[in-house]
Amino acid sequence: MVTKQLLKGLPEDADLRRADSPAREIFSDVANKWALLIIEALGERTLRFSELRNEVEGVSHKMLTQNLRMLERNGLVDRKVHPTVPPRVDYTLTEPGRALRTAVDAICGWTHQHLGHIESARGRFDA
Amino acid sequence: MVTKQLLKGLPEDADLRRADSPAREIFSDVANKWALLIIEALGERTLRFSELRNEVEGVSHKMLTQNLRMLERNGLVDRKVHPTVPPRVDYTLTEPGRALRTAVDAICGWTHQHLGHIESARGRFDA
DNA sequence: CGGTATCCCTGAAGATACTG
DNA sequence: CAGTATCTTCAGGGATACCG
Repeated sequence: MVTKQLLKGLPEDADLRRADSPAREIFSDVANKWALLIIEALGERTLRFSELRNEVEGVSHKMLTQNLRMLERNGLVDRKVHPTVPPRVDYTLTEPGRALRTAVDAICGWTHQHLGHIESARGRFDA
Repeated sequence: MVTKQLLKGLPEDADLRRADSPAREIFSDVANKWALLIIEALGERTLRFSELRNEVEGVSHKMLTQNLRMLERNGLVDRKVHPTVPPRVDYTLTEPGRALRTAVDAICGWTHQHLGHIESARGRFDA
């Protein structure tokens, strides 16, 4: 019954512009600094909470848990609790998560490629 | 002199994890909801301020100007002021802006492809 | 019409402390 | 170690008004 969406992928992003659409809601969740950095940091690896904390420099304990919960809720990361003591919790990207990661990779690559250009643009603008 | 980066693209995103790196600074600018929605809305077109306001539903006057300034400063959008009355201002993606847009497109496409999966994941999580 | 400035307030986000 | 809860702060962001 959702076969309508299987036709093609270009014009349907129109509803991303609708403030109340489900797509916009998901986009708003995902399109934020910490979420994207976490996804990028995870990559193909499985990392513990404390490892993620080190990988994503600057993220607070609170922001990390908060974003991990959100990503888990949306099915982008898998959360595996080991009933050991002390506790150990492993995070891994799910299939949708890895799919999104390729897009995040593109943004990261873009950032590095245009670093010089952007910094000089800033210099010009600030003058 | 920057040929080092031409080798391969994977390990260099390491400095995105450094909180004070230039790459992280750019990423923090760009990786936010409104900036990405504006870039996506512009696409290949040239739009006026008021048109953008309509395209990106839910964006306030303030957020729109604020993000457009930021994008202009980073050299991602070109701002063309027509000295008419009433004034008219056109916004267009620059080459770096269009390059980033392809990555944003990927995220938008991903959002739609995984919409169903995500919503059911949420249902499960919230239970 | 587009931009800036001001006011104001909600909520994002840090710090801290406690539990399993 | 990982997570939750509480408190507090400060700035993100809305609403409004005014300028060019």
